[in-house]
Amino acid sequence: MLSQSAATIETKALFAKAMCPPPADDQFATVMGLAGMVATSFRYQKDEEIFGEDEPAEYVYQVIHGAVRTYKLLSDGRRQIGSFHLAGDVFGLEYGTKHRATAEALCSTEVRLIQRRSLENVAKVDVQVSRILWNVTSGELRHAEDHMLLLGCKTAMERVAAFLLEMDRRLKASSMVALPMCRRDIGDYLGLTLETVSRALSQLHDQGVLDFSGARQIVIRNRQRLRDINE
Amino acid sequence: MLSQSAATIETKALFAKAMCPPPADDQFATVMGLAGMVATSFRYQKDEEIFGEDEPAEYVYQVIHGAVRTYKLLSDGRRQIGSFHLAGDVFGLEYGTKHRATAEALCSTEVRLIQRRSLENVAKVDVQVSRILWNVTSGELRHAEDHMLLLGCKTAMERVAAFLLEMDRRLKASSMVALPMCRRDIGDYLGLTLETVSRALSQLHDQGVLDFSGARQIVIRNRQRLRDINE
DNA sequence: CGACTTTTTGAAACGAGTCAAGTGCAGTGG
DNA sequence: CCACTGCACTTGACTCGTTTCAAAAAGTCG
Repeated sequence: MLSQSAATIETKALFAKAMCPPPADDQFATVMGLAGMVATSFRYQKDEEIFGEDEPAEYVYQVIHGAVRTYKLLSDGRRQIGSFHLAGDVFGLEYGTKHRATAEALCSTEVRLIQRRSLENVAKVDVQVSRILWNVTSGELRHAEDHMLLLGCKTAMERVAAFLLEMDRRLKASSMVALPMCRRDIGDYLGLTLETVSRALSQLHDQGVLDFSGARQIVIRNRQRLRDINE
Repeated sequence: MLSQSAATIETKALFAKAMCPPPADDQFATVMGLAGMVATSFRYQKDEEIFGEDEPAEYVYQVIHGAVRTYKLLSDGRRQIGSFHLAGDVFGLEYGTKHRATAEALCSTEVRLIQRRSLENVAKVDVQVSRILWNVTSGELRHAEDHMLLLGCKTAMERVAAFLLEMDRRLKASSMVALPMCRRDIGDYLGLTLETVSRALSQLHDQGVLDFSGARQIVIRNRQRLRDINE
């Protein structure tokens, strides 16, 4: 990764800044504003690795557009996707020196990135920045705790309902949920096989809870029913 | 909770300070040293609630002796224990204003506690304290991510092996692991039923991997075998 | 269109859950 | 000191939800 020339990266960074103003509540933007740090941007194609587990954590990332999965593997290939990161989300922030998961682009994805070192240096003297780092990690922990409850307790149908509600909340453009990930990714996120995910979605479709326009374009017809299933 | 008189609490705090000097790498002690904050201590009996989910997070806690479980519930009573907190562990630290889990004593337990507000006030001006809060939350996140891998991917036997190795690492006094929690707690931590936990332990016993002196006193005879099972 | 990947669907197998009974251990009181 | 009681734990038999394996259908892209 990061094999492009510095000039290319700089150019892309400028372009990105001009075209993609960050949202108002964007913590990363706050950090950069406070610190006067220079962020650059980078593009990854589908399934390209952004960083690997146990690699030195040199950068902190934010999704500009596209989507990212972060996961851990067992030695025999079983995979647990810990999170999906969508536009605006920060990922790859570590307190320690190494990444504790692998990150890959789900589709063509552009990320903003800043050096961990520069962020650290600012955080050493600026309490506000330091607090923001804590807040980012705290948000990840909240998600992880909710997800443990799902993985440890919920049935297949409850997991799929929870997933749909999460995606609906996080990427609702109009009434359509456009999933950037395949059934296998959903399965590895929910602790299920891709077949079980597919069967649950089919069942919800049969019950009229949702409609498909292609396998990844979903319209939720009965949000309350999903909430009920999810408990 | 916290229904004892202020005088009682103060007394107990002093006693605790005299009797229980914190370990050298104790982050909580570091915070208190830096901030000049007054900590007090409190005792809970077996199964007593320390704080409840969604309650205002007024205090941050540290186990002096004993053990604590923190968990989330579904509406029908299914329970996911997120962590066990043993002597020295900090728990109940929130970035937001509410506790996101319930905490209960596993056995007779003494905790040190300090006001969240006073910690916040110090963290607002002291970058070192702010960093420590981030580090504590980051440690919880690391554990949660490892646990998601367990809950999403591992077999019953692998989960139990992982649990034994975790407890061996965290509370090894000599060669004996003295579990403070019952089979149901272990099950709710590992996303299994208590019967499945019991069966896995019996199987490990039959294979000579471990010995019992009573159900909760376990001697690990073949640590490497457990590591192999855990992958 | 044709080749490929992704998704759906079916049937059979399996691991963990459920239900129920039996065992063991700690604490209590005769 | 020992039966009695109440839990915690173990074990067995059966059930069930999910996985596995396989094949067909749908969708994607050069």
